[in-house]
Amino acid sequence: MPYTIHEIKRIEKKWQEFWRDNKTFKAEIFGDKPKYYVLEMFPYPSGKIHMGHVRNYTITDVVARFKMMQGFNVLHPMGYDAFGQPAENAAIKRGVDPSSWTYSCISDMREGLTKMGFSYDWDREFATCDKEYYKWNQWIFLKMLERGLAYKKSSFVNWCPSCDTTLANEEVINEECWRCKAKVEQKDLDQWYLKITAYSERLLDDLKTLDKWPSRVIAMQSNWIGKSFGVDICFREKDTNEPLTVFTTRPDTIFGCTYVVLAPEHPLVDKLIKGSKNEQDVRQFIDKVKKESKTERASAGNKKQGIFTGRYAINPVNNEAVPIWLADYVLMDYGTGAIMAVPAHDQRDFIFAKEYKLPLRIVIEDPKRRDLKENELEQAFVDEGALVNSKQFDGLNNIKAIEKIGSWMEEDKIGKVSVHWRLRDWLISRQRYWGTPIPVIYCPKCGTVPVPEKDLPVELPAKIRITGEGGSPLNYVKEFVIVPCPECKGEARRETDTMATFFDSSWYFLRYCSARNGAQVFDKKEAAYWMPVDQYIGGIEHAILHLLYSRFFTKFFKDLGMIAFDEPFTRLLTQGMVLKDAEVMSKSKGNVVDPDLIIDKYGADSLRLFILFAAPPEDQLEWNDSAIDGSWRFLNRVWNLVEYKFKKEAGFNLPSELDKEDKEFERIRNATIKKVTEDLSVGLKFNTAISSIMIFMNAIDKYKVTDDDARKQAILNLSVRTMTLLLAPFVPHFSEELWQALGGKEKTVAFSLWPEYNEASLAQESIQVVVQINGKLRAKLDVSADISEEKLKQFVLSDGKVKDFIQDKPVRKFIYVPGKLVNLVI
RNA sequence: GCUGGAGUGGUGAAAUUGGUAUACACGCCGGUCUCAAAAACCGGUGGCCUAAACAGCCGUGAGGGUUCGACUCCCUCCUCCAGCACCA
Repeated sequence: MPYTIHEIKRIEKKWQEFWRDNKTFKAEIFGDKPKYYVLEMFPYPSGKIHMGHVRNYTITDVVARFKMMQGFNVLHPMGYDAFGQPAENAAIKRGVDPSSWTYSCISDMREGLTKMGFSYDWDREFATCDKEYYKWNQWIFLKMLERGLAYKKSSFVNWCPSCDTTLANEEVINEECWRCKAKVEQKDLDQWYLKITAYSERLLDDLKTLDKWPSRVIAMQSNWIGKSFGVDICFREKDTNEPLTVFTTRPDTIFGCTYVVLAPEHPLVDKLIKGSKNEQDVRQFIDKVKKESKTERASAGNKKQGIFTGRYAINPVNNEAVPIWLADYVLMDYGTGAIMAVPAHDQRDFIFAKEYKLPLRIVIEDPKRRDLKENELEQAFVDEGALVNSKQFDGLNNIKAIEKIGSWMEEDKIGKVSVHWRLRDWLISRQRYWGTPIPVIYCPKCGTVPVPEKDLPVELPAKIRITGEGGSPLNYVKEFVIVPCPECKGEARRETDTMATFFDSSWYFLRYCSARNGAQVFDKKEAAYWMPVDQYIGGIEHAILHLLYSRFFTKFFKDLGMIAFDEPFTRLLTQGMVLKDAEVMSKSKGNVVDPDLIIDKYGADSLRLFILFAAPPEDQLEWNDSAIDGSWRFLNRVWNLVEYKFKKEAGFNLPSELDKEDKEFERIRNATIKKVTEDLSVGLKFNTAISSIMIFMNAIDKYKVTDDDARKQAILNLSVRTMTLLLAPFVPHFSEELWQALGGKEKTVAFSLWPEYNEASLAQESIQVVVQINGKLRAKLDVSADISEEKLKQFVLSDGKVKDFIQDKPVRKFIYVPGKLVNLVI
């Protein structure tokens, strides 16, 4: 049969149906095989799959199929992260029901995934908007509530005016909404939070155990959690003796403190200014700052605003009275909301002090400019140096002084060594319809009452009006809102906020282990067998959000005693973006390449091969319309090879006698197996694995077999079979078809054994030794592989070309790298 | 500013971790086949230098260093990408 797109389409369809009908990739617990759980980040079903999905899932599929062939019991599931705003926006725009819109998108996605030939266990498929799934979201929430890890509080929250809902800190990117890019505002609201900060220490510490995660993801999470060591220092207000605690990571500069600054929202402010002569001005200032959004406050950049409260604080180390100021550059939600200002050694304090003409005091000497005076400073001195003006600590190196002064303060009870975190609790309330209802009821008598477990799930009411205005649409569904209190049976109101969708995706990998279990969130035994995920693959955009939340949930489940491990994902690969014309593919830029059209022209296997071959998986991938022709051509050549050169009758047995050419050919076969196996095992280097198969292909092409030479034909056949097996994870439909043509014993190539190589066959009889003279390449000599160093030296020195270079100069050194090169130093 | 990463042919990228720089592919050039084109196949392809081969010289962002030998290690600098950012 000729290699045509028509033929390819027929083959791909045939095998997709075969895999589906035979449940080829159904995963079950087996005792006799090691397990391997490979997982991609499940998609948001917004329509058809795009190139980013194709890349992500192709990479994952190769790992899954490779592990299957290696004899692992592989779990490779797929599902949909199906709650979220696009469904609701579609409802507002087109009047469709979010549920039917979502399920119709899911069916499009499923079709796209099937066409790529991915090896999923479809029996475990679910969508997070299935009530069988979100029931367990509610169950988890109730468990957290029980343990005080879910709580409601009123505070300023990130508010997206365009999505008309709140956002978690992690969802705010550059002060913009991560989804719609609208400027985020601050709003004072009563909202549900998850106490992820209770896990700060473990989330940070356990990063150390994730040695198979990309270093940048570790760094990003570590920065995000943001642990700072320092000292809480207790100042006191001069007249009232009211304590005023500041946090600093630089206790070494305490003697340089010339004023103290509170955040305008600081709870002490009211007391401080009451009755003072500038009370009115200060109140005006606070109002002004409060009205500003975080964005405006930050966009001021270096320009800092502040006001003097009229009060003074006593610095406990020297009993000096320093003025207490308020300033917009001090944030209430970090540290203690109050700082000691050391303008000589902190650039922000320096700018502020210059602006408001506050005094400076140098307490660390610049080693290069010892005689520097305060009024000569052009910027804060922030480098290392010896302490001055610091009483008994004078002369001490400031880095060493950090610890010394900290413990001295602790002894004298004027400060306390402390740790502060950047991580905040996770705001999960969303004022939207298409999400998991938060399972609590507000009763005028009993207060906040959790929905009893037996009443779960709290179902989302169907067929409701969504306008996008006036807050959560659920507020207007009377049957949903007005309910009897579970405790006193009196009339009560149901919570109408839904959960952030990142809640749904924080534990879906556990649900796959027992996706059809109706009685439990997941089956402990199944989870113990499959988890943790051995290889997780997805986009870098989830480096903080999803991966941090999932780690938090996993630790929570461990604390519940449901699992025994601390981390959900052993190995993580973050695949690069797919670009076109040096830009990320996106609808708005109009540079998307539709996978469907490519499949239609080249077939799924060519697409898979191109995507894997064009770049390492972590790197960005530049789409190239003509490079995919190369993938097509390569498969075409393999196809023709089987069509014209392979002769089934000759079998696959390696003859006992091999001539020189045969041995070299066998060496390439074994070397290719070794290279592909290593590339797939160690670093997921698909591009170099494929290139080595191409080299192998070129060698097979050159290997001459005459029609009557059954011996050589068997050697060739063996190589063709090896190549088919090596190709199977990359181009599964194509390989299944070849495998049939080759008369493969097993039903499918997917569960055939991965080929093994013979170390002895890798040895070469003769090798090429490179001769360098003074490090420069001068000659290449063929010698037998087992030549002794002494013999080689004689051989090299007798070579005519080498002689010409050496002439009569003495050879000072003879360096020999066995099997590779010699270097003569003359 | 801090953190993480990257700079190699016309292009995507290799390089056994200190040992032949540019594998494999795309593109381009030439050829075979064809009335012609496409497809397919074969050959060439870092730069300079001679008509060409040989030989030679240069060449992995820049400059220095270590070494018999550096894309790889060290120092200084430049550029780009990503994340965080008034976090005290």
